[in-house]
Amino acid sequence: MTASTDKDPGTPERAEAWLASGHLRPTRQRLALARLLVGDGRNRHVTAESLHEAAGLAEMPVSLATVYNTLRAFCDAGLMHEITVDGTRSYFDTRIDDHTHYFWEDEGRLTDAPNDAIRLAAPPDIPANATLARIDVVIRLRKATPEAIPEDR
Amino acid sequence: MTASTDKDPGTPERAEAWLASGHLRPTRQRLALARLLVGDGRNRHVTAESLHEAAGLAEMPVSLATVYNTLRAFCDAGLMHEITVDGTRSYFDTRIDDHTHYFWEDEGRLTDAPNDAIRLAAPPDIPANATLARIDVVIRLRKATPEAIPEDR
DNA sequence: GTATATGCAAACCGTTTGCATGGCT
DNA sequence: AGCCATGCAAACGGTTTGCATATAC
Repeated sequence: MTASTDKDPGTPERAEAWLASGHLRPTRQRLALARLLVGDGRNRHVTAESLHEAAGLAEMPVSLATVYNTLRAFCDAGLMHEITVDGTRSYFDTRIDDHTHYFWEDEGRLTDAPNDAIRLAAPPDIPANATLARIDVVIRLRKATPEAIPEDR
Repeated sequence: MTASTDKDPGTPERAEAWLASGHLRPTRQRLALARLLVGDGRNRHVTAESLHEAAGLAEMPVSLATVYNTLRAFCDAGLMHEITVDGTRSYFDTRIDDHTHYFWEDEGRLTDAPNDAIRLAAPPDIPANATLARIDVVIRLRKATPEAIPEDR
């Protein structure tokens, strides 16, 4: 697709500003991960594992434990959101406004859905003495191909 | 709250019919769990742990492994749905039509939302060569009480 | 100089599985 | 009789944590 693959881990400036906006110290590892996440200004949906691998491929290796700790720090700082769709892994999203997701069950991939995918009737019937924290909408998709099933996992 | 607690594990008839509709052998353990789940005709949202504990309290103890295996069997038979909302646990729902859930973040409790809580614009923009498997809508709630926070867990 | 981040390995916890026993049809 | 369910304990996999070292401020 659009460049920013392989050799381009994104501009450091954006990553630095991003960290600063979360009041997080710009350590080498955090900068590396931040560049991979927001360096090109686009949104990412990663798992700890996928980000760890991406860091290695970009020749900025970061230990898996640090990836976990850092993703948690980013979430605590309000820079990312954790999304639970799979039960076996957590996904982390750089886009922090409420929006709908597609979850591709065959590949375990999470992507953004178009903005108008779902319309809410209204902030609905929030029970008394409760506050709305978030609304998670996940549209689960399966490959429609009659043949072409890769494995049966 | 409403009766059907403690001593009333629900009518066996409903449980038997329920198992039969899933073509599952009515073993003692399955019947016990089925009575706890659908015995009174109402919907339940359980975790493996909570169902295991409920079986013990109802003096129909079932091993935890069997609770897991049985819940999976119920899901495979189409009698229940698994819902992922927490990442750390799976919830199992006896109501199998698409519907919206409240998730009470403070207590880790899952309940049904009123039917009109969310309105879909339409089965939206399903990408080509994909089929809709399910739409999960979870309204995450937090206790609004300024005081009254039980623990800080 | 002090507080905090990192990395490794071990702990953790919900869930799954292997295998021997027991029950359903 | 034969197949399948049960239960225990051990394995599993993603995530967290303790602790020693290194880094930012």
